[in-house]
Amino acid sequence: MAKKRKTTIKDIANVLNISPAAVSKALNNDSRISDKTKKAVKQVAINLNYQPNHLASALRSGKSNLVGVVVPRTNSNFFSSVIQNIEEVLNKEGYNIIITQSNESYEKECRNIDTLLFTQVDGIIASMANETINLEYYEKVKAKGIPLILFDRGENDLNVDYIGIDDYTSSHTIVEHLVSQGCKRIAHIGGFKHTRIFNNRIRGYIDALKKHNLPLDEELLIECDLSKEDGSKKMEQLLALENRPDAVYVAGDYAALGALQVLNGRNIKIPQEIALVGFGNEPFTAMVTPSITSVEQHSAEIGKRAALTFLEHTKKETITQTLNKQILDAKLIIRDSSDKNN
Amino acid sequence: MAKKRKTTIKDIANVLNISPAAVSKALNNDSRISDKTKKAVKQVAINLNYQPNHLASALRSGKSNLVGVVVPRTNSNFFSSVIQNIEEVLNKEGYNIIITQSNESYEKECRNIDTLLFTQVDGIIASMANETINLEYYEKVKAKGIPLILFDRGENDLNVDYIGIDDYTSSHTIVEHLVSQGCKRIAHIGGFKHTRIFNNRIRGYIDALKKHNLPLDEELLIECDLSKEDGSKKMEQLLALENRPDAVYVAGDYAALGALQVLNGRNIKIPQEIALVGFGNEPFTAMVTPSITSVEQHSAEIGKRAALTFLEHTKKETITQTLNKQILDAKLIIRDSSDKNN
DNA sequence: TACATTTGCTTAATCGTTTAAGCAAATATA
DNA sequence: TATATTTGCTTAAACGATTAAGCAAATGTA
Repeated sequence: MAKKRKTTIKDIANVLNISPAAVSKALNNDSRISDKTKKAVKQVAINLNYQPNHLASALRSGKSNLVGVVVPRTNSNFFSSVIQNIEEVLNKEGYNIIITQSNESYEKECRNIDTLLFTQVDGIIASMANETINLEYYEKVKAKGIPLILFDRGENDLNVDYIGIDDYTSSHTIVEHLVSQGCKRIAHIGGFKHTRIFNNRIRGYIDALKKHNLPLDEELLIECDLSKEDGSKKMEQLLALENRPDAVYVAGDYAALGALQVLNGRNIKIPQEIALVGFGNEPFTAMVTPSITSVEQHSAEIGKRAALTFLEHTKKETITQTLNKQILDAKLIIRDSSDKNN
Repeated sequence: MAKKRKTTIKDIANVLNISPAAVSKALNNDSRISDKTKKAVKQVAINLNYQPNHLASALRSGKSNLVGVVVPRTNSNFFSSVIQNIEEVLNKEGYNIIITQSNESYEKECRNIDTLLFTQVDGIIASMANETINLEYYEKVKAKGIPLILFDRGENDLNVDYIGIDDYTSSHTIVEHLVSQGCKRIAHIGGFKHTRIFNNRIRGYIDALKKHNLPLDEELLIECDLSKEDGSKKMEQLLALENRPDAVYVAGDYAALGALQVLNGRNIKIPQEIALVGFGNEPFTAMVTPSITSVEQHSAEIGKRAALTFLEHTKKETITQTLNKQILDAKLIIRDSSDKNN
């Protein structure tokens, strides 16, 4: 099949003996075009299988109708669910989304942002890589004058919208749950403090211990990148202690899984000897043995809100980016790994 | 910060008192521009923080440098790994990718294709939804004259490139492994026959049974959509039989997981009473108890080849889409769920 | 020296749309 | 009836790049 020249607005104009401008307006339902002409134009468009050239209209109107999404990875239920919900909301409004993944690399993340700006997206919705420490690069987005919305990783002091859960309170809830199960030496395998959400989880952990008059043992508070491998490593580190913990709260499900495998491998009874809690409510937490208690992060809600926040920006003319943090309540899902009454 | 007008090629031209055309050529390293001018242009471009307008160049040159990717979902290790590798190869060549997910819905898949065509992508790499029966919609892509490359789901008789694993032989390998473990009544929870790859797995299963002189029991051959829920349901169906199977080969890991949970729930010994094999080598197969034997599909290799295949198309002028199937050998990863000698 | 070629740029058209400005005819208003 | 407004279109410029064609100056060749 030879490459046919695509039908353009001009072809339609020729058929009807009107100007291309009239055709454009007819297709966009301009009020100054008669219904008769509109109908005729639309019919011819169908007949000729007219497909609008998105590039041309984007170039002229300055709007690409594309929204860029940056995530650490798509291969996680949390992020893919967020993405799916962003897509659902934005598709309805005529936007398409471009997904890019940073693979937890700061460098890739920067390149992704460049890619998106290069592609002339109308906005960016992002969650940062673990590595990302400063938000300087994101200034580029703001400088371009397009909306920037951060979620999950990326709570900030920039004048940028943010949507996430209440990590501080979640930590409280977790510690309180473990205390109610009779645990007295609760360890925390956390993320790096430089990421706000992980810092919040750590602060919540520390404050909750205080509240329950439990001493804070520095040996029991560990930072890592929360990969599954790191979870295993840090768990072994905890097991090597003279005075082992009787509960471990891991700030990420993948790392919790790594920890679980170490415990299972050593035939340590969960939760009797050591109780375990993860974070994120990834589907596998319900699948493994024992199932892992975790925290539901409301991925669907976060995705929807991120999209809606973007849409709001597009609606108001003024570019008054006022700090707008939306913090959702998280929910503890109690499973076998921490439920001693079962 | 007010929305600044972006610097264009014209601004650079003004600074240097040369024509915009010269600037364009300098930036594109045209041989007819002196090194001196090139250097000057590039310096000014940096000074003014020039960002090329992708839409404009795409419109003029007819190339968007965008490749569309369609997958059933990103939330699976197989697909996200394929995507990652496509991205890696294409980024190097200056292409960016747009990811869309069909969520296993034919209708959404069609909308995705429209979206991509609308966005003027230079090519499409796709894996079809389970629901997708005919490839008619994909004709639109071919009609537009841009390369179409299918992988995994989508082996076809269209004149379209395809990259996948050898499903027929994989089934043989699985059945032979189970036979070697002493299994005699091997069930198959498969995908729908209308999808070529699942049909191939079913054919492989049937032929392998024959080869080993095992009777084909229609009760032991079940088609479903291979969701986790379906896996559980079909496993229960098999357990309800008077003459239960002593091995179950499930054509997808998620469904295999569903089956596993049913078996575990009934305290049926795996693999002693019933051996279990999945397909896809999703990471959780190694994580659950017992770990699930599965088939590695070479997602990385498939992604790379898909990207390279696209690039080849862009290089040759002629649009001779000749049928080009690349079939890779799959690899059986034996784990606890089918290893009786452990 | 005379002519051909190469170098280094400019001019202007173009990609397919949108849109500001304008204009004639139809309709409304005074 | 005379003027103002609305309707329904056209013309032409614009979005920001690329590129074919052209041209003068520099360089090469005989």
